Amino acid sequence: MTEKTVQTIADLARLAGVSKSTVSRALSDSPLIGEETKERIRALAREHDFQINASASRLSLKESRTIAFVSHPYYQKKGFGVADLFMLEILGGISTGLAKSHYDLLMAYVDPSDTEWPARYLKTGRADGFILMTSTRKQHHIKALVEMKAPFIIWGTPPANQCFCSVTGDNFGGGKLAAEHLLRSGRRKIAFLGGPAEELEVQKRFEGFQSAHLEAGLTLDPALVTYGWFSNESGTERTRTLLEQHPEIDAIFANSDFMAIAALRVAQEMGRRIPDDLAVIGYDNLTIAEDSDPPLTTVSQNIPLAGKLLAQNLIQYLQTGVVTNVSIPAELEIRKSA
Amino acid sequence: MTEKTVQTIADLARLAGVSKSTVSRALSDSPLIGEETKERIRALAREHDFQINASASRLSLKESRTIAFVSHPYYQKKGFGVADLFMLEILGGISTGLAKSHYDLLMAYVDPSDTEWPARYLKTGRADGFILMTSTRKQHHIKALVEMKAPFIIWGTPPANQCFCSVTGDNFGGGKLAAEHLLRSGRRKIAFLGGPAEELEVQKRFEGFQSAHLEAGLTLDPALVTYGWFSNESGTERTRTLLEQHPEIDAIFANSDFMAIAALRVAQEMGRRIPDDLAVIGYDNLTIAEDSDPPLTTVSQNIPLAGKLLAQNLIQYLQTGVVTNVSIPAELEIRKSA
DNA sequence: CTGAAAGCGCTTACAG
DNA sequence: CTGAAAGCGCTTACAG
Repeated sequence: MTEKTVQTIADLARLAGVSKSTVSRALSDSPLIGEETKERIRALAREHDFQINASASRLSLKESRTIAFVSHPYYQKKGFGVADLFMLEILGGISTGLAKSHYDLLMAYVDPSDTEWPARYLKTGRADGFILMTSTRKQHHIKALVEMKAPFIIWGTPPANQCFCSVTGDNFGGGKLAAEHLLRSGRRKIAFLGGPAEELEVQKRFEGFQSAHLEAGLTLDPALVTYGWFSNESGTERTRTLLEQHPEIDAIFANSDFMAIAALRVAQEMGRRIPDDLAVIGYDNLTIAEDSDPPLTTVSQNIPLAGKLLAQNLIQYLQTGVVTNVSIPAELEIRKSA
Repeated sequence: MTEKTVQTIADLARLAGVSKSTVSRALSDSPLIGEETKERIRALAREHDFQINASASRLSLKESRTIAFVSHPYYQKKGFGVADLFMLEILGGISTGLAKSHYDLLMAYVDPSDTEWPARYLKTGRADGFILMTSTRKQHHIKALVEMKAPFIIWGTPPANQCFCSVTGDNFGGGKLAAEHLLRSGRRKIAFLGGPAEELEVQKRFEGFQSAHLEAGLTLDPALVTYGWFSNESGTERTRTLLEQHPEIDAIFANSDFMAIAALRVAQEMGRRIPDDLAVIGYDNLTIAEDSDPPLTTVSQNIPLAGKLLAQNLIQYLQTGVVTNVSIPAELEIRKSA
């Protein structure tokens, strides 16, 4: 017979010669319990590797102390791109933020066309709130969440008339930083190689880009402003068109590292030397940005911090109802391409 | 006053005019309940959007119906690479596999030097089992898991003397496929650009590579076999050395797409035309393999399937104690580089 | 500061 | 086939 392990607070109470109530209070650090008693019980718990049962605690508390990270299944997806790498990195930050408040991180892969999932997670008590990244049919899901008053936070810029928590990168600042750097190095024919024009993030980056020009007393040539997807292919195609139609371009500000790296390649094929003939700046500072040829100068966001804030601000909202909308700063990671 | 919602099985029981026991049994599809009764209760549950409380159910069942995916925090990591993209893709598969059995997926970010985490998750009843990918100090964690008899499954090849569940890619088959393809196209001076020599995966790929040569009646030139890291940098450096010392090389089989893409670039810089002068094959079939120049021929593994099997086989182990070790097939994704 | 007792919402052995 | 009752392991209002 191995020594009977201490499984419940009742076992611990017996050992300590106190009641279950006292053990429970001691372990949750209640002010009702004397410091000596607490310490004695804690020592006993440590000694016997005691861990409180989460299901029982959650049932009693009526809280799951769990946050669901909402993502989509990859049924028809072929591969993984920017958004995915980004998501992975932010997940780490989220987990750090949640751990601080002893919350668990649940992965919720939901069908993009489903709107019942918030109810399913909330009513079963499997999650207390949700974190949403950019996703297919995002507005659609946000609407469902708002309607059922589900607690959630999003990565991205919330529409002006909405009231829910968000964390976003400083896209205006990022666009501005990029343009300022290029202008400072004497570039005057700078192309804006944007992501989808309808995305708020992209619009903000453009505004920052524009603002840097205005402050320098320069006006933008609208012909050098173009939009596409964040992908490699889109970057390739847009860059080619841009350089063919406007050979005078001396710099490109791309809205993603993938686009920027594509631009690098196309430009070099077309005989431009980087950065002498053409400077290129990307966005996101993914790993691939270090390995490009030449290494990519790019706008960097503190993604772990973003994750941590997503976690902490959602928990704060759960506990106090305070709605926060925060923006994290952008920095320029200067390498060789600009 | 809004209509009072149905929160518990007691509410539902009242509505249906039966006992809680009956409702509970009906919802869990117990054979004890008549089909008509079941259907009536289910209809009522649907109508009122009733969802069973997970904490209560788990407390009663003494199961969390939750699997923890074990990963490490990214404190000092700068960026994300192969392993990460791979992990993200497999996570999707795992979630699919778990969903089928109504298990939840929890992210467990644990300190690589900690060995207490399995106890923490198990004793609190937050997880019933663990999924481990390649990780820092993997053997160390496996040892801890085995010692405390924690249920788990790993991605990778288990050491021969161990008895626990695993899912792995067919690395032997992958190496063989690559070599066969190169030999078939007439290559005779094929370099093996390996990952770390001590990794079982790498050893298996080499064995497959070798086996294809032997079957073709050819012997390997040991000078063309080299090991490094899976990274871009390592690929660059090894390829350069290889091509400088052995200009006769007419093909390279790289152990990762990152290495292969680096090889592509270096070889082209050194004046080789791909695939005419030099054929290159990678491993993993990541997104970046499609976008390389030229597009990369690479060994592809069915990652979503791998994830699904990790989930299903772990659950099977939990429920039946059956230990499975499965290997998923490798395929060659032929593009332009070989 | 501490304890006895009720309650959180399920599941299931037992009795019918 | 159905129900009353005990039990899962916590938390906390209430009483002292």
